[in-house]
Amino acid sequence: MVGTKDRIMDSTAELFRRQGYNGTGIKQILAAANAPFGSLYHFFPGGKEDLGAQTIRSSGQLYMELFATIAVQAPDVLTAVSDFFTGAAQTLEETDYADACPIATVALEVASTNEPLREACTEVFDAWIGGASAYFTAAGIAPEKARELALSMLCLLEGAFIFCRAMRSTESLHVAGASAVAAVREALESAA
Amino acid sequence: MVGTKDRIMDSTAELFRRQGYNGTGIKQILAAANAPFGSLYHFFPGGKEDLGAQTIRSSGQLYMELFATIAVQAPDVLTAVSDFFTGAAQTLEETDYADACPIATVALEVASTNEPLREACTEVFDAWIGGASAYFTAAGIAPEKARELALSMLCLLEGAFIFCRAMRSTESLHVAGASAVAAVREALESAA
DNA sequence: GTACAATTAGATAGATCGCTCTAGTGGGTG
DNA sequence: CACCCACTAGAGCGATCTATCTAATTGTAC
Repeated sequence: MVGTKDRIMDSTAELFRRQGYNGTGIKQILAAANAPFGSLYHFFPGGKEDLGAQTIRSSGQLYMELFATIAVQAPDVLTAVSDFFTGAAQTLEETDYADACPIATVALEVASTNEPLREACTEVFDAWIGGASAYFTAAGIAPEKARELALSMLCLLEGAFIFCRAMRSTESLHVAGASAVAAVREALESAA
Repeated sequence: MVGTKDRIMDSTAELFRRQGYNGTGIKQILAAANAPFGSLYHFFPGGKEDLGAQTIRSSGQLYMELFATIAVQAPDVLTAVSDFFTGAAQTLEETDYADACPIATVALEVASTNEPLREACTEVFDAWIGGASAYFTAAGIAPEKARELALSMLCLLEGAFIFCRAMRSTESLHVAGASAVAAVREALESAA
């Protein structure tokens, strides 16, 4: 059986990615998690902000692991990048354009208004950039170039999420994916 | 003298880009605009949503005009794209990482929760994509390729804004800008 | 000057927000 | 059995949210 704390965090993660931090109420989270009100402040003494910070870190890490899973299954780097964008597009369509990046909405909301949550987002993004950089470096790309490539790929992904969700179309995700694959291909050819 | 309605919309635009839609209260907007409470529902009978829709369209168009202004002043296409990213990075630093995209935060917030506002964002994004596509087409790039280029550039820009604001660094904007310039250069060379 | 519309002004309603509080339940341990 | 601790349960507080309401004021055309 899944513990109450996990149920709360799972519901929070799902609601945050769809409605953001300010758009999600505590009562809504608890109703979705089918959790008692008192449990929230038992598991998260710091209240909504505490819950938010833990959820950001948790779902951020989960999302990085999703990329790692896809990367392990793919035969090569180019396929991995392509599969990741394609998979994101498919998820978006299946969820009626709701489930894209788990923390982007929250990141923009809190960047100028809530320092602890902003720092949680920074940590997640740092891990993503570091993870992708290491992945490209392992494929034979120079560290500095690998970081630029990782940053570009993530920018393409996050930007595409915005357009896809707002415009209810996966076009930008497919175009951005193709663009990311092309950039990685060039870097690989230069390295060889 | 600037009319009350314009003052309200200006304040709304500034607050939306920093705190998003849900994070911005009507009283805060009116206080910032130094406008009386009654005026809001006089000029925006539909309330906050009405104000939000008009502000999204207005600030979205203003932002497109900003790109047009930079493009006109630049000697060539590559310089224009480069200047736009550099200018965005400079603005971000000058405003303590607050002023990036005028509607991205709102777009993510409302994409799955508020259909009228989502449609307003779609209109703005459509105009941006169309405008950038036309700009690249005028530079000699085939229409289909121009649209892909426009989409990639905008994804890079929007994605970079997320990382820059959350991480309080302009690194991603500079890397994304370089990536966008490289993509446009290749397209121009292929077209020639 | 008068009349009429546009705008300003703010009190207040009604709902919801995050959060605190006390009381109670249930299961494992001595 | 008694005890304790983790957890459940929900009433209710003060604050804040959007929106409505009436009334006063301002601007303008006749």
